Amino acid sequence: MNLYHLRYFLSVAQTGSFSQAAREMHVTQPTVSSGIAELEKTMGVRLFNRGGKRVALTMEGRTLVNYAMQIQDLVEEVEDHLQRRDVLPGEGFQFGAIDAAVTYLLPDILKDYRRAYPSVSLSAQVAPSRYLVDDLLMNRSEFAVISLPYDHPRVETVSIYRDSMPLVVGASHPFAARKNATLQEVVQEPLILFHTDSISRKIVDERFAEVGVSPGVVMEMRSPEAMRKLVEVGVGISFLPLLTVQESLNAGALKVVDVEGVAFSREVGVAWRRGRYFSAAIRYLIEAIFEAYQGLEVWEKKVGIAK
Amino acid sequence: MNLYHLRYFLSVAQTGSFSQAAREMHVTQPTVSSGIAELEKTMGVRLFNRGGKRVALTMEGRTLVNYAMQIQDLVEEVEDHLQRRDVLPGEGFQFGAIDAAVTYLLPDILKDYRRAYPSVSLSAQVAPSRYLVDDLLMNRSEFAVISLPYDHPRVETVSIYRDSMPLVVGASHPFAARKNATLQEVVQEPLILFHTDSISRKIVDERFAEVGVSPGVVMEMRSPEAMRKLVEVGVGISFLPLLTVQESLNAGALKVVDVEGVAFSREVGVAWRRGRYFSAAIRYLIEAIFEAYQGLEVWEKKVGIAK
DNA sequence: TATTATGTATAGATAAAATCTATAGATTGC
DNA sequence: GCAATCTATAGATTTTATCTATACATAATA
Repeated sequence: MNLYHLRYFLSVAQTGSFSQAAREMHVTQPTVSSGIAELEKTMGVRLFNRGGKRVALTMEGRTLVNYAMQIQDLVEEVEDHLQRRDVLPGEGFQFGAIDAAVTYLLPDILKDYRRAYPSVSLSAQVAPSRYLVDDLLMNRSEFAVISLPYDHPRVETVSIYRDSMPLVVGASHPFAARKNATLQEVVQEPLILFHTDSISRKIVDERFAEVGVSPGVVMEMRSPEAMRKLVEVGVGISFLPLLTVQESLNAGALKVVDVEGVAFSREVGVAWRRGRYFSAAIRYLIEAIFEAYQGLEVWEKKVGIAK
Repeated sequence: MNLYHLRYFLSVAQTGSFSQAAREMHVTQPTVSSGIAELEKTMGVRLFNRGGKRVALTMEGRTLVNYAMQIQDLVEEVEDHLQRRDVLPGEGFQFGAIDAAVTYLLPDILKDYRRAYPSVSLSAQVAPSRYLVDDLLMNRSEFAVISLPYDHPRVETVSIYRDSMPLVVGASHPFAARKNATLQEVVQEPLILFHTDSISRKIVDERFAEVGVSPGVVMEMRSPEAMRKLVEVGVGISFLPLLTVQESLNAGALKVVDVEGVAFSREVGVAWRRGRYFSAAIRYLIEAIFEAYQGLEVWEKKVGIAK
């Protein structure tokens, strides 16, 4: 069965004539004849009674008309749908984001997005960057907002936001009253650090190694929010992204202490599997992120305006 | 767009692999590749993100899955339907029948038919044979039960019933008391005859011409039932099919009078356009008619057991 | 009843497409 | 890094669809 043949068939059914259908379909009459013949052969039934000036549908023909029209409608509908890049209601996609991004960087953007694509259901996977990149590589998510730098041959990244990562202490901590501290002093304190597989932790570790110090008591965590809470109640001190602690600083629950020779910062960026194709609805979200922060030009250069 | 390509597409979507889909579809992997490529080209969107061990649907791909499944379902359904020669609910066909047939010959058969094909809607066109044959020739009805003989190069007929057409008179008519009458006597009476375009009338006229008599006062009608009524009330006398008058004879409202040298009878038969193809549901009805009366063997010879 | 106009079917040639084989290029997993 | 497994591509081959030309059938017309 062939969609063109179905079209010929419907035209014959409507006009009652092979010749006229051929004219309508802009093919020759034998083409229509053989198309119908082929349908009749594969179905094993006669679809028209020939003879006379007009052909007449058999009962089987009428049955086929019924289905053929439905099939045609679906075909037209899906072509229309896809060519407009409309999104089917309920359709959606998945992206990844680190905690700080989904909590502080994306909310307004996502709110706007709902207005642009109300029928798209978004699924945000919140996890540390490393896992998000796994999802990217496995094609389980479309893109991810992660900590940078992240070096992988099959992952492209574009920075959208630079975030400092100062030393923060609880309001009641001895350091809280001071303007600054030395790194040697800091490593004496119980330190709450990101888990070793995190990018932020790598940044810290590298600096420690450079300077030749190593922290004493350490708690390792993956959740910056949990770490913030622990610092607030005085369990330890930590280098935390400004995004994460801004509210606590404003509220006075945390204090920033300068550390000599240390200016940690991490970048947040958008990452995707190299060569990935982005549907319009997804591309829209990504570009909204770049527009809200930075990186639109770099993105456009990497992905290409078209495509 | 091609139905095979859609099938490949669905298989890829399900298995997440071009190669595996190719194995499932019993084609080579490049076939699947080019099928998907062709779909993507005509739709103007990417359907899968390649790379990695598995391919992943894009949003547009997911949209297409949705439609493709519906289309596949319809295609399978219609093929199944037609190959079983099932009848779509509400589907039906039209046939023609003369008054006497639909009133006296067919009721029981139609009743049985409803049981065999409960979802088929029948539409019986009741009219004189001549008009029914027009419908046959115009492919407006599938077959017709008409008066015979009917000679037309493109119409086939098979007799199912031989019906005598005696002279009937009202109970109060002078002839009613007599056993018989001569044709000369008959033509003196006011005669109610079928309309000149009817077959039954032709039979009567031919005999009259042979014998060299011609009727006097004549009323012409197309409805045997109306004629029966008129004869009963004594407007005139008539040659009417036994089928039509049987009940009135039993009730004593009419009497049969033998006419010397005259033994009118007409045959009733099934007629159809030569070469016509009969759907199973229609064939069933026709054959039920032949089985109930006669003509099955002749029919089978003319149409062929198969087909 | 021939004649003309209009239909559908069919045969053979041609064009278009789908598919296959062979192979290149990429990626994953060991 | 190497082997295994994937998708893409080029070119040959087969299949299918379409076209031209024409035969054959039917319906309307003279």
